[in-house]
Amino acid sequence: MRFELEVAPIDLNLTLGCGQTFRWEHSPDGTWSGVLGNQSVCLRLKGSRIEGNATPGGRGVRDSVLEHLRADDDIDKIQRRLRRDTILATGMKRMRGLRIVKIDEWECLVSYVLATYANIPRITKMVNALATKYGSRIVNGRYAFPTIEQLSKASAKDLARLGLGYRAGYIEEICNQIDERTISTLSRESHEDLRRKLIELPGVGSKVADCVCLFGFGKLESFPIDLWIERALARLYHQKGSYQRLRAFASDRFGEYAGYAQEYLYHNERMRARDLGCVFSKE
DNA sequence: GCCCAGGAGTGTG
DNA sequence: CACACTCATGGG
Repeated sequence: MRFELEVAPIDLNLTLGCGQTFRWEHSPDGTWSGVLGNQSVCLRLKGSRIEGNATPGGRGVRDSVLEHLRADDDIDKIQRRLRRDTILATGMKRMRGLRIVKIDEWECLVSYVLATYANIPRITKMVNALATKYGSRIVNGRYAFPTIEQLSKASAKDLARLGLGYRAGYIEEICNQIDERTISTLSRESHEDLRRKLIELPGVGSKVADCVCLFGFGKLESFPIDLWIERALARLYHQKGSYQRLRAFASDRFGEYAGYAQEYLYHNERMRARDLGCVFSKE
């Protein structure tokens, strides 16, 4: 099933390629293929439009993609707000096509529990391993991310064997503690309540909770602080200290769109490390 | 072999 | 509050 979308500005490489979501793969011809819900989807940029291709019989794929890419976000408005920060203002424009992704809440929670102390290639591998082993088959080699019920059938030992390491126990325990109703209840909570309740789950600390708030529940004011953000805040803003302190700084400085600020800083810091140029001013 | 990774949990000062 | 240590493993 083919479809076309207008999601300008959008940069699929920036948005899908660098560690927000772990289920998209990039082909040399510029195509991105991944799984949304129980559909296999391919996306390609054609001018300012997105050309899409999904597994047949798919209803609502178009809407799934629009939601996943947060097509309704007003990027200009967001950038106008963040431009008030002179440090962000410079490099931000080049990243107009970078979007926060909206991931399924459950998939996001599991993915970021797996993400603790692992690098992106490995996280991708773990998430795909879960899908392949416990998810429903969609089409040749593509599997939906397992539902809570499906993943509940896995023992910690099974999961450890899949290469999850010490994270296996967290996943098992989370499966025991929550179900689909928990997710829908959580999705009605305010940002702070949601964050607090997520942190009660095993394997979920401040950082994972903030990622799940941002990418899973669409709370754009969340500001996850990983090692890269910590470096960026130290280098560009001379801010150091506890997670709580840095979080307060970001909330105060970036406000309701702190999540977008975080992505801009994150990508910039990583690009800098790879010596692909310094986008933001140095000092 | 070495170092690092979108950290969390637990214990101690 | 701040540290220090452990956890398990693949990727560069």
